[in-house]
Amino acid sequence: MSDQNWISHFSGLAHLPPDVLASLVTASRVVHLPAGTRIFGPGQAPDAFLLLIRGTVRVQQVSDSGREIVLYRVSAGESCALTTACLMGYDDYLAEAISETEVDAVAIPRATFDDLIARSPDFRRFVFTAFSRRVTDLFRIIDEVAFSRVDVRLAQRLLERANTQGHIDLTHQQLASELGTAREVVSRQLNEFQRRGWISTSRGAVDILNSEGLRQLATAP
Amino acid sequence: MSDQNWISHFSGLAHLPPDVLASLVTASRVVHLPAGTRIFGPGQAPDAFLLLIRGTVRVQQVSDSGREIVLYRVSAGESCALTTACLMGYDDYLAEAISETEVDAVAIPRATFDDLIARSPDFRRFVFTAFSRRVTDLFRIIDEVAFSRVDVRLAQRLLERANTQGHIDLTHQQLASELGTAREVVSRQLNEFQRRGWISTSRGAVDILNSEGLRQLATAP
DNA sequence: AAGCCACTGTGACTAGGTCACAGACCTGAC
DNA sequence: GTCAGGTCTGTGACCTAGTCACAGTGGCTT
Repeated sequence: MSDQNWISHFSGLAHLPPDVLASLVTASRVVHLPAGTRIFGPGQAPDAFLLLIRGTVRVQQVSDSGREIVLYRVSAGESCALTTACLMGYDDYLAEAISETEVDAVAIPRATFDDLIARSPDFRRFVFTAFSRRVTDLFRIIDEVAFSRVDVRLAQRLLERANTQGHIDLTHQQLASELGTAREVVSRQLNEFQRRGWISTSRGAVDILNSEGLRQLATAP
Repeated sequence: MSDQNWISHFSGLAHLPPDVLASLVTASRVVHLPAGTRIFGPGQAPDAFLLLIRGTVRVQQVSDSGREIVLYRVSAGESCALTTACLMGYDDYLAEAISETEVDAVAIPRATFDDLIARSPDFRRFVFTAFSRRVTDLFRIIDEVAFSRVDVRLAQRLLERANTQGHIDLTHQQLASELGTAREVVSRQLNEFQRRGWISTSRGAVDILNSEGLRQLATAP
């Protein structure tokens, strides 16, 4: 298969001993997923540990009332460690993972994963690091949702998700999902930002005109 | 030492092979902490994996503005897996752990922990299960903070933290910290509950008079 | 008894979430 | 082209939650 060299995408795996690498490469297979695939969710458990080679995956939570909040994104070179562990270890939870782009990933079967954890300190470090990064993300989200203002968080997200031209291809509803708030709230805040000359809006998109204004709000005390 | 038999407190460790058990017992030591000890926090990293034999530990997050939110509690028979892993793997975060009672714990040095992870599938399962339970807790908290009403969450907490007599020894401020909200909000909600005849309040304490009323609110859609 | 301090109550105001609905824009069918 | 439907956005009214300021109140110490 053309992706035999996927190991090179993962800096954390670069120095594994040859036998460990061999197990990894022979036991795992590369999977391709189109954009918008639901990789797992309440009720669907993956049976393998996933490493992303290409694309990004969004992990989000959906409330009973239909409101959503984005928890974090997994990008190329990272692993879905957290969610895999959840499913390995314990009961049901509410998060779901959706590919945002076309995705290539390496699926390591559970048995191989377990074997590698046992054999390789480096692989363990790789997994635990991925874990703790996600946990840090979750701590940060709790902090933001519980204690931060929406305008500040929205400004942060706009800066975060803008491309190099300051363009953001998201609807108000999608921005609201990023923050776990309501669409109307985002609309009103964007109007305010626009009034201040920081952005311009169009159907399904936002353009940043004055990133300095946003940045100042985003880093406000 | 009198606590040599601490292994019996951890059902997940009951069936470890003798050699693994031996490593555990010889390398780790039992520590005693008074109530109110700050076990770790921003800036203080423990260097060992902790298992609780007796007492409870509260893990909470403190915002810049001084507001707090309780993330979860670790009780006897459980491990501080999550927080340990955070500290092992990755950068700084904001949570802190405080003993709520006098606490006895087993401290497993990092090297021993690493060795056990490598040698024992059962120990791995124990650790991963503890991990995923905490992650599930965090997911639940995000869901509650982002999407649930305060009155519902307060009713849940009151039921959760009441003793068998329906008595709760917490100030309004402490209840607010449990939920990540403000003291005034709790005071007002408690007044409302009292008006409905569900509780009575006194300085530093709440008594449940009608748990059915609370329960109905707590499980509301 | 006086004084202190932690705890609680309350009003006024701001921010954020909900609901209902109107209008604008986009696409595909005809 | 234009018509119909769906999606996206704007807005007012209203409710819940968080903030601020300050006034009581209970309990403990000296």
